[in-house]
Amino acid sequence: MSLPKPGKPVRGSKSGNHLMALFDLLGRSWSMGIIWRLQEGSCTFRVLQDRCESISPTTLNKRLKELTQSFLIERTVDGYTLTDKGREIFLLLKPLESWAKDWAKKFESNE
Amino acid sequence: MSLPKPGKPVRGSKSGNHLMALFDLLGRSWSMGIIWRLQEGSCTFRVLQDRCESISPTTLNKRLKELTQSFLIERTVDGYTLTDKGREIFLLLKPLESWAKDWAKKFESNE
DNA sequence: TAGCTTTGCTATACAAAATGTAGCAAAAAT
DNA sequence: ATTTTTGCTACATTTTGTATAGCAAAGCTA
Repeated sequence: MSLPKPGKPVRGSKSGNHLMALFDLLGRSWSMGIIWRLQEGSCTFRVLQDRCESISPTTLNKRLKELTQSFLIERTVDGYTLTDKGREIFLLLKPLESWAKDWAKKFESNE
Repeated sequence: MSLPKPGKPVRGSKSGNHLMALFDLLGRSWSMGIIWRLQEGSCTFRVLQDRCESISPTTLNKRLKELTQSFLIERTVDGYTLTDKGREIFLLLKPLESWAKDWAKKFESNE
């Protein structure tokens, strides 16, 4: 893979729109969840599968390949790890955590 | 909708994990792209469809409903707008833009 | 070292999500 | 009043994700 979905343009992007390519990558099922869980520490396929609770091995495998080819994670002798780039995105995603907590109130109250 | 995917737990979340609910919502096709484009300014369905270039009306409609029920966007007399919450997420997503630009280098060079 | 377990997947069949296209009813423009 | 635009919906197809079974390779275990 050169950029996610090479050849035909990435969902929602003219050629050269890297942000949309990123949205496309992160916008696949479990992408962000996997990054989040890998931040807890490098681990094997099975352990990652357990951390993700309900992911199917088929999807996990596919996502891992994509994220690896996108330089966000890499395989080592003892499993999968976030790369520097991967950790960078994690840090960008992190603020969503507390935001989400606050957002949840909207669903409870009539704020 | 109370939280995205009510009833059965959201993809990758135990009950009460709002971050995973958010990942699930943003992780659907076009979710982030729509937020991004709405930040350019409120607009009608058709204009939004044009801004997104290749989105199908079916998907756009579905996403708009979900994002509305999730308090990120709202309908006004003259179309769709980001809510305060929506603008907040946009601001959290914004840093991804320059990150993506840098990330793109990985695909060009042998860095 | 023979057998059992665990791991990292793949194969297959199925379900759910997204797409593309057509078109229709309501509102707006002419 | 007629045409055009808008905001969808219906429907058929394709793509994506799921669930389950299982297999080959590596790692214990006796």
